Amino acid sequence: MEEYNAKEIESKWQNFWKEKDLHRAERDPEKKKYYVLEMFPYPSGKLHMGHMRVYSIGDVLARFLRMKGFNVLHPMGWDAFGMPAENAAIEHGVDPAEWTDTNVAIMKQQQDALGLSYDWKREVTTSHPDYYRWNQWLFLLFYRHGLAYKKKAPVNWCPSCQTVLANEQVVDGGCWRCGSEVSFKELEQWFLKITAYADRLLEDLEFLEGWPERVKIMQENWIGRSRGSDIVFTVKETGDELTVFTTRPDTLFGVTYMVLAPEHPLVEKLIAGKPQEKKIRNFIQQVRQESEIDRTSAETEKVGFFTGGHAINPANGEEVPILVGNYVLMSYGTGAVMGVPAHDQRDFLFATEYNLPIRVVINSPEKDLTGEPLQEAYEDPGILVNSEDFNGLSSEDAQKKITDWLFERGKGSHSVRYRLRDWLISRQRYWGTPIPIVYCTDCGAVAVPEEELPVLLPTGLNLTAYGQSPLITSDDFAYTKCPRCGKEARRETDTLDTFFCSSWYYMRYADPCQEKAPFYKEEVDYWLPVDQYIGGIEHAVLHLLYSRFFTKFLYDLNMVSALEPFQRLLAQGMVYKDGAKMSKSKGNVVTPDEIIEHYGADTGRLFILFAAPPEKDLDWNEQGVEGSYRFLRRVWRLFQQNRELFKNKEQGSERIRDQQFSGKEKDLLRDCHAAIKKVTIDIEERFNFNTAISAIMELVNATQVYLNEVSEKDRKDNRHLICEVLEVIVRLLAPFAPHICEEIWHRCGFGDSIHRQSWPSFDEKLLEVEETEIAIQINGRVRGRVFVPVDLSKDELLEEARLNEKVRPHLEDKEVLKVITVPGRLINIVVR
RNA sequence: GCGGGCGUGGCGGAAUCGGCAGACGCGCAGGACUUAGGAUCCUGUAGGGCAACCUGUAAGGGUUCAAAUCCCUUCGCCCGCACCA
Repeated sequence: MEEYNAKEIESKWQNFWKEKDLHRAERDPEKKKYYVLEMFPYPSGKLHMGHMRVYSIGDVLARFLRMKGFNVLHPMGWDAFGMPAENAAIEHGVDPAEWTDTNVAIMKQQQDALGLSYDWKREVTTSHPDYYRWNQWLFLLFYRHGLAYKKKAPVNWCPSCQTVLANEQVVDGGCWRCGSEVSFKELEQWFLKITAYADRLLEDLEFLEGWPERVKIMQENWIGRSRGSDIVFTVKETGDELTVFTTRPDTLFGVTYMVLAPEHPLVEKLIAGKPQEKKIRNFIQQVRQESEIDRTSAETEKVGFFTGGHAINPANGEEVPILVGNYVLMSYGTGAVMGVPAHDQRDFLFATEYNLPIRVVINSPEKDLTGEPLQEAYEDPGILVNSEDFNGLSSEDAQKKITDWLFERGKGSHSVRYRLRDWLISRQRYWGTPIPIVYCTDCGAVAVPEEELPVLLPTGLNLTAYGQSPLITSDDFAYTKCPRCGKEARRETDTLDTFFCSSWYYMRYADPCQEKAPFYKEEVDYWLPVDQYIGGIEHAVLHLLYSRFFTKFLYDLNMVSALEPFQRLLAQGMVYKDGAKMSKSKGNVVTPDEIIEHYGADTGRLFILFAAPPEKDLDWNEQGVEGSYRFLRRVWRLFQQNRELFKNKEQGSERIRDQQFSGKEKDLLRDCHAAIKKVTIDIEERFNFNTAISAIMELVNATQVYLNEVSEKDRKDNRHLICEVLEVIVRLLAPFAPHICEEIWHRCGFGDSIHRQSWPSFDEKLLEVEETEIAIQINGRVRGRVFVPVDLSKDELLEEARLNEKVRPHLEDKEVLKVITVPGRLINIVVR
């Protein structure tokens, strides 16, 4: 018998699919579409197990849905701008474009070797001018709508990457890419006004039913909306207004001091000429030098200094001291807070430390707080006291009434604040999209006209310059004419954050070759939203938030009808080995290449899907891979041994479902339909590929057992049934192990491609059984089992139970109190 | 501190709506075939006990005829947020 030769089979069918252009997706309004997308990779040149996992998941879905009759879009492309290419250029003098394209070619070949069913005609590479020109076009669209702007601000600076980072890209105080500690720099930078969409980004999360809860919560936390009031105090000494944001306006009468952020503009004015001026300046200097992580850590000791100034409380006219403190952040709220030590634990500790007065203004309904000194702040809502006209109100009522009262006097308003900051999108790097802006001494910042796009990234630069954009060194690039007045002008030399590229690439797939626009609406409206998106959890508040923002912006401009880009999201788990993340330093790396070489792509795919459900972490286990390989060889032999049954048989030619079977044949047909049902539901509804595969294994086992048990004659007589079951097996397995199934399909004498066959359907009627095993419980413990007809009544079942010899001793001399039956499963007899 | 998730054999994992815990696979043990086996096939495999039976889903308690599943307490691990006013 011919052995299973994965290598030979796999390359053979990969070529076949390519020749037949089998995975091509065309817009067809008559057909129901399904868009399956895996996050596109950075072309590092090396495919790792994480890639293999995410692509295997996507490919199973794509192949399954095609068999289900959907018009499936399953594209792939390259997030090709970014630092590694530039670093390779700096270190080895290679051209970043060439380096990138070479890597793309290598990775594409590796993906093809996995048998992934991509429509390569829709391939997108973000570093190519035909893509990034539309980045520039979109940037200008944001710019024209006032959503892209430049401002000087303290920004996150990664000393190792030598560029600025957006807030989302700072993780635990370090750079998301390299982990280096991030510092602050005061720089003029480009921002996208994502905060203008904060409310919608937050509120529309509720529509994302197919998203994991934790990702939604992460975005919710990141946006960090809080409702409260802005309250205007007056600085006694200067007459300046000092606005604070608070979520507890009901505690306004309890304010005993104010604290400003060290960067607050009023600080300078207040301390000028005061004896403590020098001391405070030193303090501010010191705070500014601290890294963000130290600065915002809850463990950092709270330090404050009296500025010498006082603020007048608009509610009661009281004067309270104004301090400057290290724990107040200029970037949140107004950079100033009111101190209410009686009702905020942090303020309480601070006030105790600095001997500031503590005044109770909210009384607990349970316990009077106005007598004894407080041991800790009372933060819960309560009833107002010491608050003049507002005494007796509940916290909730007071919040509204006090703010309304302030509003009438021009001293406050209801307000909403966000933790979310605008997205910093400029980068001081070469390998990215040039920002299409020109600076003219007369006209200022001028947008490059649309017809002049793309602003091409210059080539042949000597990439050694650090700390500023290498584009500055290119005179040809940097010096230009003003598009408006024609005078000498300079180009913007920063490039766009690569997250800009990935915020809309899924729309470009819908219309990848379009030269007149990023995409045409009818194309993008047919395919979007992405029905199933698959990728790593690390993008929970990066790529996934930015993409939602882009989609909403383009929706507002009527460029796309989808309100949300990704209908369902699957965050796949990581691949571990020996309990640790695969890494070179640990020496526990297994590459897809090795697995393909040794076992074949089908084995690798099957194992990676079988070893764990997709959203859980997976432990790579060589023996587990062996098991998957063994299974495929068993399937191979099953078909080889029964090949002659398919002679002169056309697929599906015999209508075996109308035939009556009994005994073993009936059981086999039932097992077959049960497997179809389970595999279908597991893929379609539960995304539990591991249990889907185990169901296929069970069917293979049952078929083998049947074939072993029956005679040669029975086998011949039931040829059509056996063929039907075998056909079902190969169809069910096809999305998981596409090559071996294609080979088997053709060896059985069928034409076309297994992947163009329809997914088998199941017949509920065939799943019915006449007899089933029922567990007999006495007081909830299983004491025996009986085979009984399924339609047995409760009384008959009880009678069966009484007759059962294993059960009988447990019923002797007992009074039956209650009998519960679960049809088809069990009977529970409660006795005393 | 706040929020979310998880904890099941030697291992990966099943148990989908509160209804027979351990599907499927790995590993292990025994057997068959074989010159050979790291191929293949068959049998067994939660723990204890000769058995009847008992125990068992992180620990403890509760609800229920019935709990891995629901509720409470505790422990452990993972993730997110965290001086956000």
